[in-house]
Amino acid sequence: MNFKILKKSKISRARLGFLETEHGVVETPCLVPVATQAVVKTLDSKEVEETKSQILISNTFWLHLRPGEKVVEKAGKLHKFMNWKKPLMTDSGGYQVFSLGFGRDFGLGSKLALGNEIFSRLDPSADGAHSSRKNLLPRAMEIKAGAQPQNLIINSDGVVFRSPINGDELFLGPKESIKIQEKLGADIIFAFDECTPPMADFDYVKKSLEKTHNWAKICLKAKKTKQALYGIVQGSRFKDLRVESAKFIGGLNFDGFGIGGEFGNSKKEMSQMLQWVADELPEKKPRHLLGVGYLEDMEAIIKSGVDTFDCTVPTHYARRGIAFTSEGKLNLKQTKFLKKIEPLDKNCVCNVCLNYKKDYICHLLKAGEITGMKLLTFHNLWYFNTFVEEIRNKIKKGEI
RNA sequence: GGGCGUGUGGCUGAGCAGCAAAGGCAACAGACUGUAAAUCUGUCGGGUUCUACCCUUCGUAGGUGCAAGUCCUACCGCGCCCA
Repeated sequence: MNFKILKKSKISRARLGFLETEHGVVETPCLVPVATQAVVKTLDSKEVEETKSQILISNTFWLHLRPGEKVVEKAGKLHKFMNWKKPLMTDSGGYQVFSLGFGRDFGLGSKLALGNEIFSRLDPSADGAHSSRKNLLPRAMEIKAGAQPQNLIINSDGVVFRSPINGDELFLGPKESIKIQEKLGADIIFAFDECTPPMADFDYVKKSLEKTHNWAKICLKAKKTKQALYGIVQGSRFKDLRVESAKFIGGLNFDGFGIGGEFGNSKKEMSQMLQWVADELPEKKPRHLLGVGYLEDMEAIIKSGVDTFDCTVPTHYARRGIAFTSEGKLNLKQTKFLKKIEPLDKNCVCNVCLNYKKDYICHLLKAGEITGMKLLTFHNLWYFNTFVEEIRNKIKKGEI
């Protein structure tokens, strides 16, 4: 892999670049749509390409469980297996340490949202529910050093998971993750890390960081292929730890860097934290922000020096009936859309907007027809990709 | 004409003496950021001083009873069977 920076903004940390891989070039900054199980749910690879997507990210943990990396390897690795000709990333499984661990214990599922929002959602009185569980307040939920999630064991070597599919015990550590990712064969792979939960306190995160840093070294050593390997910076919302992590990970011989975990209580804090990290990372190597990418966040994260970022929002929300448009988010399941004979977004020129109207999409969604989700997935990806494309243009013109 | 059965909130469908009435659907609202999924949560007869109180509801009209969607009588509607 080769990363070139074509232009550095004079008014922010934004950079315009391209990421060259065996499977083609990615113009950055760039959104990386999520294809956890080697598929962008509801779309086939050709359709994904038509949404202007340049690169996808799949998941080590889930592909290891099903169908297993051997199957993928035999098929000719991920690209051939899923018939995707452009670049690919695989995430290491570090996120599942959170989502299947403390995330699950705290009923967060995969929600690694901004801290305050989580806390207010966790307080049952906040959403009008009966208050018998009112004693479950944020402070009681702080995760202290030494704490373990209910369903997995995190130790210095790695993590003992339980398969959500069949309950099998399975161990994933840095070596295991790299081995699997080598067999999957993505262009860019990630070091195995612990994604710390938002309610983890300073001491917990500090201890976790020791593991993540140690694992990073093991991953570098373990990798035998010429796949690009990104190290992951953690440190949660704590400046000292973020800086420490960025210095440590940034000092290792990685091809690029992921930035993961939690990013504070507000959008402003997120930008702030990204800047702590960006300032410590080697300038010439690419940075990937893991899991963040609401439309309203994009400009800020790009201005903080992020080159690529993945996010489930466009695809996940699509399956919940939400379309992103220049008029904001629309919930196409609302009955009122049965009366709207107009495209999702009158300014959009994607295939869906050129050929379908809101009334039909609303009908499909209400009828539980998968094509409704598919049409929204296509549109949302196109919309997000176009949105980032415009940001690239702004960088070109020196506006950002 | 006779016999049996049945009528519950927008729909469906529990309840068979102490309920504004389970469940489901629909409707309405909200959430979702390295995907535990095509998910979850809340509201859902009306009104107020809304973690509480008041009013009106279970085909219609009477009756028994402290209390009736729940028991009794009549009527009306629907269903099946017999003439």
